[in-house]
Amino acid sequence: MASKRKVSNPLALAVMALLYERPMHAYEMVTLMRERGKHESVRLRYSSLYSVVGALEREGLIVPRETVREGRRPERKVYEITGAGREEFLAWLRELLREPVKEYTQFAAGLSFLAGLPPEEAVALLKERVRRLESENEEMRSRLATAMEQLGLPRLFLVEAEHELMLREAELGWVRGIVEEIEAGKLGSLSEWRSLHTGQGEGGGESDV
Amino acid sequence: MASKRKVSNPLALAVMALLYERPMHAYEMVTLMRERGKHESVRLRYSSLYSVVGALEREGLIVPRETVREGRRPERKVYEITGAGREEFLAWLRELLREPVKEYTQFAAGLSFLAGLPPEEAVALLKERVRRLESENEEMRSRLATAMEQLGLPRLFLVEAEHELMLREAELGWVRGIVEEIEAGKLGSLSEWRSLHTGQGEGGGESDV
DNA sequence: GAGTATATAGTCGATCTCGACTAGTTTATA
DNA sequence: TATAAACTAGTCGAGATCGACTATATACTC
Repeated sequence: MASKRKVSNPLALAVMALLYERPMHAYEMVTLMRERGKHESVRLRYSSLYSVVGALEREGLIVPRETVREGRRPERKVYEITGAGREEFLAWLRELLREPVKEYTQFAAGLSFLAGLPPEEAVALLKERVRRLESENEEMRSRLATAMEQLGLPRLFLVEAEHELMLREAELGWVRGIVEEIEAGKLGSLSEWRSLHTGQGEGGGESDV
Repeated sequence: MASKRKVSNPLALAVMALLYERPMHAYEMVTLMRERGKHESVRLRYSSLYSVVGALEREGLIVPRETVREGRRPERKVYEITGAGREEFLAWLRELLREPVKEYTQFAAGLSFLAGLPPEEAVALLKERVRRLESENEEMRSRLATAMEQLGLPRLFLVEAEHELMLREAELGWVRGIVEEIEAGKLGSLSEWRSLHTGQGEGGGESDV
Protein backbone atom coordinates (compact mmCIF):
# COMPACT_ATOMS: atom_id res chain seq x y z
CA MET A 1 0.00 0.00 0.00
CA ALA A 2 1.02 3.54 -0.78
CA SER A 3 3.91 2.17 -2.81
CA LYS A 4 6.01 4.77 -4.62
CA ARG A 5 4.83 5.09 -8.17
CA LYS A 6 7.45 5.59 -10.88
CA VAL A 7 5.48 8.59 -12.13
CA SER A 8 3.85 10.21 -9.16
CA ASN A 9 2.36 13.47 -10.43
CA PRO A 10 -1.45 13.03 -10.35
CA LEU A 11 -1.49 14.57 -13.80
CA ALA A 12 -0.14 11.20 -14.95
CA LEU A 13 -3.32 9.58 -13.62
CA ALA A 14 -5.36 11.97 -15.72
CA VAL A 15 -3.25 11.26 -18.82
CA MET A 16 -3.76 7.52 -18.38
CA ALA A 17 -7.49 8.02 -17.77
CA LEU A 18 -7.81 9.92 -21.03
CA LEU A 19 -5.76 7.42 -23.02
CA TYR A 20 -7.87 4.65 -21.47
CA GLU A 21 -10.70 6.07 -23.54
CA ARG A 22 -8.87 6.53 -26.81
CA PRO A 23 -5.47 7.52 -28.22
CA MET A 24 -4.76 11.23 -28.42
CA HIS A 25 -1.94 13.76 -28.41
CA ALA A 26 -0.83 15.93 -25.51
CA TYR A 27 -2.56 19.12 -26.46
CA GLU A 28 -5.85 17.33 -26.94
CA MET A 29 -5.54 16.07 -23.36
CA VAL A 30 -5.37 19.64 -22.13
CA THR A 31 -8.46 20.58 -24.12
CA LEU A 32 -10.45 17.60 -22.89
CA MET A 33 -9.43 18.08 -19.27
CA ARG A 34 -10.49 21.72 -19.46
CA GLU A 35 -13.82 20.87 -21.07
CA ARG A 36 -14.57 18.36 -18.37
CA GLY A 37 -13.39 20.58 -15.56
CA LYS A 38 -10.75 18.07 -14.47
CA HIS A 39 -8.19 20.86 -14.27
CA GLU A 40 -10.06 21.96 -11.14
CA SER A 41 -9.06 18.79 -9.32
CA VAL A 42 -5.74 17.90 -10.97
CA ARG A 43 -3.12 20.60 -11.40
CA LEU A 44 -2.52 21.10 -15.08
CA ARG A 45 0.54 22.91 -16.46
CA TYR A 46 1.80 22.50 -20.00
CA SER A 47 5.34 22.05 -18.85
CA SER A 48 4.36 19.37 -16.35
CA LEU A 49 2.15 17.66 -18.89
CA TYR A 50 4.88 17.18 -21.44
CA SER A 51 7.34 15.95 -18.85
CA VAL A 52 4.75 13.59 -17.36
CA VAL A 53 3.91 12.22 -20.80
CA GLY A 54 7.64 11.67 -21.40
CA ALA A 55 7.98 9.87 -18.08
CA LEU A 56 4.97 7.64 -18.80
CA GLU A 57 6.48 6.72 -22.15
CA ARG A 58 9.85 6.00 -20.55
CA GLU A 59 8.12 3.65 -18.08
CA GLY A 60 6.25 1.84 -20.82
CA LEU A 61 2.84 2.90 -19.52
CA ILE A 62 1.96 4.66 -22.75
CA VAL A 63 3.46 4.44 -26.25
CA PRO A 64 3.47 6.82 -29.23
CA ARG A 65 1.31 5.49 -32.03
CA GLU A 66 1.95 7.93 -34.82
CA THR A 67 3.26 11.40 -35.43
CA VAL A 68 1.01 13.63 -37.49
CA ARG A 69 1.59 17.07 -38.85
CA GLU A 70 -1.05 19.44 -40.11
CA GLY A 71 0.16 22.24 -42.32
CA ARG A 72 3.23 23.83 -40.85
CA ARG A 73 2.15 23.38 -37.23
CA PRO A 74 4.52 21.53 -34.91
CA GLU A 75 4.28 17.74 -35.08
CA ARG A 76 1.79 16.06 -32.81
CA LYS A 77 2.65 12.73 -31.26
CA VAL A 78 -0.44 10.58 -30.71
CA TYR A 79 -0.12 8.27 -27.69
CA GLU A 80 -1.98 5.17 -26.62
CA ILE A 81 -2.06 3.37 -23.28
CA THR A 82 -0.37 -0.02 -22.84
CA GLY A 83 -1.53 -3.03 -20.81
CA ALA A 84 0.87 -2.04 -18.05
CA GLY A 85 -0.57 1.46 -18.21
CA ARG A 86 -4.11 0.18 -17.70
CA GLU A 87 -3.03 -1.83 -14.69
CA GLU A 88 -1.13 1.09 -13.23
CA PHE A 89 -4.09 3.40 -13.74
CA LEU A 90 -6.49 1.05 -11.95
CA ALA A 91 -4.08 0.27 -9.11
CA TRP A 92 -3.39 3.94 -8.53
CA LEU A 93 -7.04 4.91 -8.65
CA ARG A 94 -7.92 2.19 -6.14
CA GLU A 95 -5.19 3.37 -3.81
CA LEU A 96 -6.31 7.00 -3.99
CA LEU A 97 -9.88 6.10 -3.11
CA ARG A 98 -9.07 3.57 -0.41
CA GLU A 99 -6.24 5.21 1.53
CA PRO A 100 -6.52 8.61 3.20
CA VAL A 101 -3.22 10.46 2.87
CA LYS A 102 -1.94 13.34 4.90
CA GLU A 103 -2.04 16.59 2.95
CA TYR A 104 -0.25 19.75 4.01
CA THR A 105 -2.26 22.87 3.25
CA GLN A 106 -1.19 26.48 3.15
CA PHE A 107 -3.87 27.45 5.62
CA ALA A 108 -2.71 24.87 8.15
CA ALA A 109 0.81 26.31 7.85
CA GLY A 110 -0.57 29.76 8.53
CA LEU A 111 -2.63 28.58 11.50
CA SER A 112 0.47 26.96 13.01
CA PHE A 113 1.93 30.38 13.54
CA LEU A 114 -1.24 32.20 14.47
CA ALA A 115 0.34 33.28 17.75
CA GLY A 116 2.85 35.21 15.64
CA LEU A 117 0.25 37.98 15.28
CA PRO A 118 -1.65 39.79 18.03
CA PRO A 119 -5.21 38.50 18.55
CA GLU A 120 -6.94 41.58 17.14
CA GLU A 121 -5.06 41.27 13.89
CA ALA A 122 -5.61 37.52 13.69
CA VAL A 123 -9.34 38.08 14.09
CA ALA A 124 -9.41 40.76 11.40
CA LEU A 125 -7.56 38.54 8.92
CA LEU A 126 -9.79 35.56 9.62
CA LYS A 127 -12.90 37.66 9.19
CA GLU A 128 -11.61 38.73 5.82
CA ARG A 129 -11.07 35.06 5.00
CA VAL A 130 -14.68 34.36 5.95
CA ARG A 131 -15.85 37.03 3.50
CA ARG A 132 -13.74 35.63 0.70
CA LEU A 133 -14.83 32.07 1.38
CA GLU A 134 -18.46 33.12 1.37
CA SER A 135 -18.25 34.65 -2.06
CA GLU A 136 -16.00 31.97 -3.56
CA ASN A 137 -18.23 29.21 -2.26
CA GLU A 138 -21.32 30.93 -3.61
CA GLU A 139 -19.64 31.09 -7.00
CA MET A 140 -18.69 27.39 -6.86
CA ARG A 141 -22.19 26.43 -5.81
CA SER A 142 -23.73 28.19 -8.75
CA ARG A 143 -21.24 26.80 -11.24
CA LEU A 144 -21.96 23.33 -9.93
CA ALA A 145 -25.70 23.87 -10.24
CA THR A 146 -25.24 25.08 -13.81
CA ALA A 147 -23.16 22.04 -14.73
CA MET A 148 -25.87 19.78 -13.39
CA GLU A 149 -28.97 21.57 -14.61
CA GLN A 150 -27.96 23.31 -17.82
CA LEU A 151 -25.40 20.80 -19.07
CA GLY A 152 -27.28 17.87 -17.55
CA LEU A 153 -24.08 16.16 -16.37
CA PRO A 154 -24.78 13.27 -14.00
CA ARG A 155 -23.38 13.76 -10.50
CA LEU A 156 -21.00 10.87 -11.12
CA PHE A 157 -18.86 13.21 -13.19
CA LEU A 158 -19.01 16.02 -10.66
CA VAL A 159 -18.33 14.26 -7.35
CA GLU A 160 -14.92 15.86 -7.04
CA ALA A 161 -16.50 19.30 -7.27
CA GLU A 162 -19.11 18.42 -4.65
CA HIS A 163 -16.29 17.19 -2.45
CA GLU A 164 -14.32 20.39 -2.82
CA LEU A 165 -17.33 22.54 -2.09
CA MET A 166 -18.12 20.49 1.01
CA LEU A 167 -14.56 20.99 2.31
CA ARG A 168 -14.73 24.72 1.73
CA GLU A 169 -18.08 25.00 3.47
CA ALA A 170 -16.65 23.07 6.39
CA GLU A 171 -13.68 25.41 6.53
CA LEU A 172 -15.95 28.43 6.40
CA GLY A 173 -18.02 27.22 9.33
CA TRP A 174 -14.91 26.39 11.30
CA VAL A 175 -13.27 29.77 10.72
CA ARG A 176 -16.46 31.56 11.78
CA GLY A 177 -16.43 29.51 14.96
CA ILE A 178 -12.78 30.05 15.74
CA VAL A 179 -13.14 33.82 15.34
CA GLU A 180 -15.85 33.81 17.99
CA GLU A 181 -13.77 31.62 20.24
CA ILE A 182 -10.74 33.87 19.94
CA GLU A 183 -12.88 36.88 20.82
CA ALA A 184 -14.28 35.01 23.80
CA GLY A 185 -10.75 34.20 24.97
CA LYS A 186 -11.36 30.49 24.58
CA LEU A 187 -8.06 29.78 22.83
CA GLY A 188 -6.17 31.22 25.75
CA SER A 189 -6.15 34.47 27.62
CA LEU A 190 -6.15 37.45 25.26
CA SER A 191 -3.88 39.45 27.52
CA GLU A 192 -1.28 36.67 27.57
CA TRP A 193 -1.54 36.40 23.82
CA ARG A 194 -1.15 40.17 23.43
CA SER A 195 1.82 40.16 25.75
CA LEU A 196 3.72 37.97 23.28
CA HIS A 197 3.81 41.08 21.11
CA THR A 198 4.62 43.86 23.52
CA GLY A 199 8.33 44.09 22.68
CA GLN A 200 7.20 45.24 19.24
CA GLY A 201 9.47 45.52 16.22
CA GLU A 202 12.72 43.97 17.36
CA GLY A 203 12.67 40.46 18.74
CA GLY A 204 9.11 40.44 20.00
CA GLY A 205 10.17 37.09 21.42
CA GLU A 206 7.36 34.59 21.27
CA SER A 207 7.58 31.80 23.79
CA ASP A 208 5.92 28.97 21.94
CA VAL A 209 4.78 29.98 18.51
CA MET B 1 -1.89 39.81 -3.06
CA ALA B 2 -0.68 36.25 -3.44
CA SER B 3 2.58 37.64 -4.81
CA LYS B 4 5.28 35.08 -5.58
CA ARG B 5 7.63 34.80 -2.66
CA LYS B 6 11.33 34.37 -3.35
CA VAL B 7 11.34 31.34 -1.07
CA SER B 8 7.99 29.65 -1.34
CA ASN B 9 8.29 26.41 0.61
CA PRO B 10 6.16 26.81 3.77
CA LEU B 11 9.06 25.31 5.68
CA ALA B 12 10.71 28.70 5.17
CA LEU B 13 7.84 30.27 7.11
CA ALA B 14 8.53 27.89 9.96
CA VAL B 15 12.24 28.66 9.88
CA MET B 16 11.57 32.38 10.08
CA ALA B 17 9.03 31.85 12.87
CA LEU B 18 11.62 29.99 14.92
CA LEU B 19 14.36 32.52 14.28
CA TYR B 20 11.89 35.25 15.21
CA GLU B 21 12.08 33.82 18.72
CA ARG B 22 15.84 33.45 18.95
CA PRO B 23 18.89 32.50 16.86
CA MET B 24 19.51 28.79 16.37
CA HIS B 25 21.05 26.27 13.98
CA ALA B 26 19.26 24.09 11.48
CA TYR B 27 19.15 20.89 13.45
CA GLU B 28 17.73 22.65 16.46
CA MET B 29 14.89 23.89 14.28
CA VAL B 30 14.01 20.31 13.46
CA THR B 31 14.02 19.35 17.13
CA LEU B 32 11.85 22.29 18.14
CA MET B 33 9.37 21.78 15.32
CA ARG B 34 9.01 18.14 16.29
CA GLU B 35 8.55 18.97 19.98
CA ARG B 36 5.83 21.44 19.15
CA GLY B 37 4.15 19.21 16.63
CA LYS B 38 4.63 21.72 13.82
CA HIS B 39 5.90 18.96 11.56
CA GLU B 40 2.27 17.81 11.42
CA SER B 41 1.23 20.95 9.59
CA VAL B 42 4.40 21.90 7.70
CA ARG B 43 6.22 19.23 5.73
CA LEU B 44 9.65 18.78 7.25
CA ARG B 45 12.52 17.02 5.43
CA TYR B 46 16.16 17.50 6.30
CA SER B 47 17.14 17.96 2.71
CA SER B 48 14.45 20.58 2.15
CA LEU B 49 15.35 22.32 5.39
CA TYR B 50 18.97 22.85 4.48
CA SER B 51 18.13 24.06 1.01
CA VAL B 52 15.43 26.38 2.37
CA VAL B 53 17.84 27.78 4.94
CA GLY B 54 20.35 28.38 2.16
CA ALA B 55 17.73 30.15 0.06
CA LEU B 56 16.66 32.36 2.97
CA GLU B 57 20.28 33.33 3.52
CA ARG B 58 20.75 34.06 -0.18
CA GLU B 59 17.71 36.36 -0.07
CA GLY B 60 18.97 38.19 2.99
CA LEU B 61 16.03 37.09 5.17
CA ILE B 62 18.30 35.35 7.65
CA VAL B 63 22.05 35.62 8.30
CA PRO B 64 24.59 33.29 9.90
CA ARG B 65 25.74 34.62 13.24
CA GLU B 66 28.46 32.21 14.23
CA THR B 67 29.75 28.78 13.49
CA VAL B 68 30.24 26.55 16.48
CA ARG B 69 31.75 23.13 16.79
CA GLU B 70 31.36 20.77 19.72
CA GLY B 71 33.94 18.01 19.96
CA ARG B 72 34.44 16.45 16.60
CA ARG B 73 30.84 16.84 15.46
CA PRO B 74 30.24 18.67 12.18
CA GLU B 75 30.12 22.45 12.45
CA ARG B 76 26.82 24.05 13.26
CA LYS B 77 25.93 27.37 11.70
CA VAL B 78 23.76 29.51 13.99
CA TYR B 79 21.36 31.78 12.08
CA GLU B 80 19.41 34.84 13.06
CA ILE B 81 16.53 36.60 11.32
CA THR B 82 17.03 40.01 9.66
CA GLY B 83 14.67 42.98 9.55
CA ALA B 84 13.67 41.99 6.02
CA GLY B 85 13.07 38.48 7.33
CA ARG B 86 10.70 39.71 10.02
CA GLU B 87 8.74 41.70 7.48
CA GLU B 88 8.59 38.79 5.08
CA PHE B 89 7.43 36.45 7.84
CA LEU B 90 4.59 38.75 8.90
CA ALA B 91 3.51 39.53 5.34
CA TRP B 92 3.46 35.87 4.42
CA LEU B 93 1.58 34.86 7.56
CA ARG B 94 -1.04 37.53 6.94
CA GLU B 95 -1.49 36.37 3.39
CA LEU B 96 -1.92 32.74 4.42
CA LEU B 97 -4.59 33.60 6.95
CA ARG B 98 -6.45 36.11 4.82
CA GLU B 99 -6.53 34.49 1.39
CA PRO B 100 -8.04 31.08 0.70
CA VAL B 101 -5.95 29.27 -1.90
CA LYS B 102 -6.93 26.38 -4.07
CA GLU B 103 -5.30 23.15 -2.95
CA TYR B 104 -5.18 20.01 -5.04
CA THR B 105 -5.61 16.86 -2.97
CA GLN B 106 -4.92 13.27 -3.85
CA PHE B 107 -8.43 12.24 -2.95
CA ALA B 108 -9.96 14.84 -5.27
CA ALA B 109 -7.79 13.46 -8.08
CA GLY B 110 -9.08 9.97 -7.32
CA LEU B 111 -12.69 11.12 -7.20
CA SER B 112 -12.30 12.78 -10.59
CA PHE B 113 -11.93 9.37 -12.14
CA LEU B 114 -14.41 7.51 -10.00
CA ALA B 115 -16.29 6.44 -13.12
CA GLY B 116 -13.14 4.55 -14.10
CA LEU B 117 -14.22 1.75 -11.75
CA PRO B 118 -17.53 -0.10 -11.65
CA PRO B 119 -19.91 1.15 -8.93
CA GLU B 120 -19.64 -1.95 -6.73
CA GLU B 121 -15.88 -1.61 -6.54
CA ALA B 122 -16.05 2.14 -5.94
CA VAL B 123 -18.41 1.53 -3.03
CA ALA B 124 -16.17 -1.14 -1.53
CA LEU B 125 -13.10 1.12 -1.72
CA LEU B 126 -14.92 4.07 -0.21
CA LYS B 127 -16.23 1.92 2.62
CA GLU B 128 -12.68 0.88 3.36
CA ARG B 129 -11.74 4.58 3.38
CA VAL B 130 -14.50 5.22 5.90
CA ARG B 131 -13.05 2.55 8.19
CA ARG B 132 -9.57 3.99 7.96
CA LEU B 133 -10.76 7.54 8.53
CA GLU B 134 -12.72 6.44 11.58
CA SER B 135 -9.70 4.95 13.25
CA GLU B 136 -7.25 7.65 12.18
CA ASN B 137 -9.58 10.39 13.39
CA GLU B 138 -10.11 8.65 16.68
CA GLU B 139 -6.33 8.53 17.11
CA MET B 140 -5.99 12.22 16.27
CA ARG B 141 -8.77 13.15 18.64
CA SER B 142 -7.12 11.39 21.54
CA ARG B 143 -3.69 12.83 20.78
CA LEU B 144 -5.21 16.28 20.70
CA ALA B 145 -6.97 15.72 24.01
CA THR B 146 -3.71 14.54 25.55
CA ALA B 147 -1.85 17.60 24.32
CA MET B 148 -4.47 19.83 25.89
CA GLU B 149 -5.11 18.02 29.15
CA GLN B 150 -1.83 16.31 30.01
CA LEU B 151 0.56 18.86 28.57
CA GLY B 152 -1.77 21.75 29.32
CA LEU B 153 -1.03 23.49 26.01
CA PRO B 154 -3.44 26.37 25.35
CA ARG B 155 -5.62 25.87 22.27
CA LEU B 156 -3.84 28.79 20.62
CA PHE B 157 -0.91 26.47 19.92
CA LEU B 158 -3.10 23.65 18.67
CA VAL B 159 -5.52 25.39 16.31
CA GLU B 160 -3.92 23.82 13.27
CA ALA B 161 -4.53 20.37 14.71
CA GLU B 162 -8.16 21.20 15.48
CA HIS B 163 -8.50 22.44 11.91
CA GLU B 164 -7.08 19.26 10.45
CA LEU B 165 -9.31 17.06 12.58
CA MET B 166 -12.35 19.08 11.57
CA LEU B 167 -11.53 18.62 7.87
CA ARG B 168 -11.08 14.89 8.31
CA GLU B 169 -14.36 14.56 10.17
CA ALA B 170 -16.06 16.49 7.39
CA GLU B 171 -14.55 14.19 4.81
CA LEU B 172 -15.63 11.14 6.77
CA GLY B 173 -19.22 12.31 6.93
CA TRP B 174 -19.21 13.16 3.26
CA VAL B 175 -17.79 9.81 2.17
CA ARG B 176 -20.40 7.98 4.26
CA GLY B 177 -23.07 10.01 2.52
CA ILE B 178 -21.74 9.53 -0.98
CA VAL B 179 -21.56 5.75 -0.47
CA GLU B 180 -25.25 5.71 0.37
CA GLU B 181 -26.05 7.91 -2.59
CA ILE B 182 -24.13 5.71 -4.99
CA GLU B 183 -26.00 2.66 -3.70
CA ALA B 184 -29.28 4.50 -4.10
CA GLY B 185 -28.37 5.36 -7.70
CA LYS B 186 -28.40 9.06 -6.94
CA LEU B 187 -25.14 9.82 -8.77
CA GLY B 188 -26.59 8.39 -11.96
CA SER B 189 -28.09 5.13 -13.01
CA LEU B 190 -26.08 2.15 -11.76
CA SER B 191 -26.71 0.18 -14.91
CA GLU B 192 -25.40 2.99 -17.10
CA TRP B 193 -22.38 3.27 -14.86
CA ARG B 194 -21.80 -0.49 -15.00
CA SER B 195 -22.14 -0.45 -18.75
CA LEU B 196 -19.07 1.78 -19.00
CA HIS B 197 -17.14 -1.32 -17.93
CA THR B 198 -18.70 -4.11 -19.93
CA GLY B 199 -15.99 -4.25 -22.59
CA GLN B 200 -13.70 -5.47 -19.85
CA GLY B 201 -9.91 -5.76 -20.12
CA GLU B 202 -9.10 -4.15 -23.45
CA GLY B 203 -10.34 -0.66 -24.14
CA GLY B 204 -13.29 -0.67 -21.76
CA GLY B 205 -13.98 2.68 -23.38
CA GLU B 206 -15.45 5.14 -20.91
CA SER B 207 -17.43 7.93 -22.46
CA ASP B 208 -16.84 10.78 -20.06
CA VAL B 209 -14.54 9.78 -17.27
C1' DG C 1 -6.13 45.61 -44.82
C1' DA C 2 -3.45 46.46 -40.59
C1' DG C 3 -3.19 45.43 -36.24
C1' DT C 4 -4.63 42.74 -32.22
C1' DA C 5 -6.26 39.00 -29.67
C1' DT C 6 -6.79 34.20 -29.11
C1' DA C 7 -6.11 29.29 -29.94
C1' DT C 8 -2.73 25.78 -31.07
C1' DA C 9 1.36 23.24 -29.67
C1' DG C 10 4.80 23.08 -27.51
C1' DT C 11 10.42 24.04 -25.46
C1' DC C 12 13.84 25.59 -22.10
C1' DG C 13 16.33 26.75 -18.06
C1' DA C 14 16.30 27.53 -13.23
C1' DT C 15 14.81 26.07 -9.09
C1' DC C 16 12.81 22.94 -5.86
C1' DT C 17 12.26 18.70 -3.60
C1' DC C 18 13.03 14.31 -2.22
C1' DG C 19 15.07 9.86 -1.14
C1' DA C 20 19.28 7.77 -0.24
C1' DC C 21 23.52 8.07 1.68
C1' DT C 22 27.53 9.50 4.98
C1' DA C 23 29.56 9.77 9.33
C1' DG C 24 30.56 10.63 14.07
C1' DT C 25 28.48 10.08 19.06
C1' DT C 26 26.04 8.22 22.73
C1' DT C 27 23.34 4.70 24.98
C1' DA C 28 21.60 0.08 25.54
C1' DT C 29 22.44 -4.83 25.56
C1' DA C 30 23.99 -9.51 25.46
C1' DT D 1 33.59 -5.59 26.22
C1' DA D 2 32.07 -5.91 21.61
C1' DT D 3 28.32 -4.52 18.97
C1' DA D 4 24.06 -2.95 17.80
C1' DA D 5 20.79 0.67 17.84
C1' DA D 6 19.49 5.38 18.01
C1' DC D 7 20.65 10.20 17.93
C1' DT D 8 23.02 14.18 15.87
C1' DA D 9 24.04 16.71 11.73
C1' DG D 10 24.15 16.99 7.65
C1' DT D 11 25.45 16.19 1.77
C1' DC D 12 24.38 14.80 -2.92
C1' DG D 13 22.38 13.66 -7.25
C1' DA D 14 18.20 12.57 -9.81
C1' DG D 15 14.13 13.88 -11.09
C1' DA D 16 10.03 16.97 -10.68
C1' DT D 17 8.00 21.36 -11.36
C1' DC D 18 7.25 25.82 -12.75
C1' DG D 19 7.30 30.26 -15.08
C1' DA D 20 8.69 32.36 -19.12
C1' DC D 21 9.30 32.09 -23.73
C1' DT D 22 8.70 30.69 -28.93
C1' DA D 23 6.13 30.28 -33.06
C1' DT D 24 2.29 29.56 -36.30
C1' DA D 25 -2.54 30.09 -37.59
C1' DT D 26 -6.95 32.01 -37.37
C1' DA D 27 -10.58 35.17 -35.92
C1' DC D 28 -12.08 39.84 -34.83
C1' DT D 29 -12.14 44.72 -35.05
C1' DC D 30 -11.41 49.40 -36.39
